[in-house]
Amino acid sequence: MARIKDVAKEAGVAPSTVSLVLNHKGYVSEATREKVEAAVKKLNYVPSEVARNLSLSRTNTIGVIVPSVSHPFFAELTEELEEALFALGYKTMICSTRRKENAEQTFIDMLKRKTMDGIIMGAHSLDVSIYQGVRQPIIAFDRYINDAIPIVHCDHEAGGHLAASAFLRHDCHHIVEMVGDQAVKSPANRHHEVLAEDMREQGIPYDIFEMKWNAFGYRDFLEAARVLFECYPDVDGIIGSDVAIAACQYAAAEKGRKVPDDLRMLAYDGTGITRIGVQPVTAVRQPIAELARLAARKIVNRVNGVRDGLPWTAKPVLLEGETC
Amino acid sequence: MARIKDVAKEAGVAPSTVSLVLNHKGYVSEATREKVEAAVKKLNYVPSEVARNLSLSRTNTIGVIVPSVSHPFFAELTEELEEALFALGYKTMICSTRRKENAEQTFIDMLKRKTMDGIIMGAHSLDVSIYQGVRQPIIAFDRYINDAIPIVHCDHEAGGHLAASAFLRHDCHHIVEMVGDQAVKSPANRHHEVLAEDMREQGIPYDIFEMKWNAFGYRDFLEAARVLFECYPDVDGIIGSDVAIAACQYAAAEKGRKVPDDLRMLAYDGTGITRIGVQPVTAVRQPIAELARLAARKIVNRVNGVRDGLPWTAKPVLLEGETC
DNA sequence: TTGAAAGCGCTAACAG
DNA sequence: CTGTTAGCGCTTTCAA
Repeated sequence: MARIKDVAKEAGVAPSTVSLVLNHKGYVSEATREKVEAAVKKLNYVPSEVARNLSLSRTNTIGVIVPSVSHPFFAELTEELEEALFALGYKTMICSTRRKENAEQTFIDMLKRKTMDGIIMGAHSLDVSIYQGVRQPIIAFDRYINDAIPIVHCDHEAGGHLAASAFLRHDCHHIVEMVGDQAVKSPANRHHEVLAEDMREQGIPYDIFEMKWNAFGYRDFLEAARVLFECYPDVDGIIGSDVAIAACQYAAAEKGRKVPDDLRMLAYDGTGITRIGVQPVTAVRQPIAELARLAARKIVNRVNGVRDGLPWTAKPVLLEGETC
Repeated sequence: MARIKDVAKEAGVAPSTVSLVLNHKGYVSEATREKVEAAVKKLNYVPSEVARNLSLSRTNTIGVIVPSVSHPFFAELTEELEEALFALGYKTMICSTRRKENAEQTFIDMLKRKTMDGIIMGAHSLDVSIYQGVRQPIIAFDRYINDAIPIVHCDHEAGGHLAASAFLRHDCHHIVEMVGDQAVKSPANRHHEVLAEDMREQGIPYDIFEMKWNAFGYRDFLEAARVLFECYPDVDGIIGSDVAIAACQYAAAEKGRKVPDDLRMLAYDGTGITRIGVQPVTAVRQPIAELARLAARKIVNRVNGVRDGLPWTAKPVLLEGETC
């Protein structure tokens, strides 16, 4: 494999000159530039990224940590982050944590080892001590980790009001919300509070149905949905994540409940899966792409020591469907 | 940031000794080991992965190229690959190509720059010349790229028979298959042939409905599904990818077609989305996890110059649902 | 069992 | 405008 030194020899110049040409830096005469380019072509030279990284002490790589890549929400998020980072000249390293032991730990260690220039954290680590001694920037996605780590997130206050308004267009008498483990600190929790308040103001009963930690597979929700219908036989409005609502649709059909006449449902997230069913789901859609672009630009700016005035949040929208 | 030299100084030994301790190599006396470990702890030393990579000329990173991370099939694939690679001590770099210009090119270039030790290629590049001069191993996933690149793939022959057998359990009179662009060379095309043959043998009319290249979003399929029902009013059996079938379910409902009595549907892939609808879809499931593990082990073996006797294919299974 | 020294391949400061 | 030189931080012979 040709190295920069070989190219230099071939072109009859110094390695540093080759470096200048390759990186379009400084002033190089047209003549030498051409000699170098010819040599590069002749030797089929491709610079080593690793050597470059060592020299510059930066890798142009950002780590993206999510609980699960295949979960619809995180799949979309990962895709958008990767695209946004790519557009900024960065590579994306991924790590899914749900089915691994100590994956956050391992990944943060990699960060410390300077494998990556920074991290976007979309998983909900419970142990906060692992962040000790990390010098590279970290940005959280819709997760509170500690006071030092800023969060990019949907405006869940608006999300809560949006959800409330969707229900209030109809004549609902009992709303139940399926929520994840409340021990996970996230700005998302705000939308429950807002929805609860809005319902209280209207005098509409509102209940919370809490899931166990890390239970967010379809099976978990289906089981929960069945229990939900037992616990609250008179429920006529359900809100939950996309997957939760998908499960509720199934459980409702089992129960013979008619949606939307007899029972209204609202998904919170609004990923693709709410669009593709036989009965598209009305949803509060998080602006995933926009948030991803924000997170990407912010982490890159931090890596480069640039302060930006970019917002930390973006507004959700109501996606009309046939369930509410 | 402490370097190995600082640790050496602190421990009163040479850098090379520290290296030995850190990598559990060679013989080091218990006494020095302890001194070194103490120094590491005291200085909060974390070795630089980049320097290590340069020295060893390997990055322990594998690139995964897919058309789209958020597409259900590739989302599952990406997740399984990442997990399998992680288990083998490798990091995963991702690149989605669908919404980018020349993304394959760019990514293969990164491979040449030794950013990654190898690549698992799940996208269907049309231009084959970009692979010129790549020295690192590449393994394709269900895609024919060129004769030098081996392919890990589902046993689509078995898949075709499985699909046929599913239809043959019932009394179908006209099967239509929705397929992607046939210009993309993939082992997957085999299942169409097999299904077609099996149908011909039984004297059952069978038609192909071909999609445009890179049209595999839900909207594309929905549009196509509507056209399909116009073109083949008497169709009573449809097979296609998971997303295609989801679209067909919707279009069928629009048409007032009753599934499964009046119309049978079979999804080919069997990802999570076939499980979560109100009417779970009968599907030929590709063994994605198993294939991912195979691909991961194979690429890692190749990186290490190890020949293995692992199979290149795995068998699909029939996933029962309510549509066929 | 440990240390000295020579890389790995590139960049950047500084002369000239 | 170009070359010299000194790193970036770790690994690995090869001696001792």
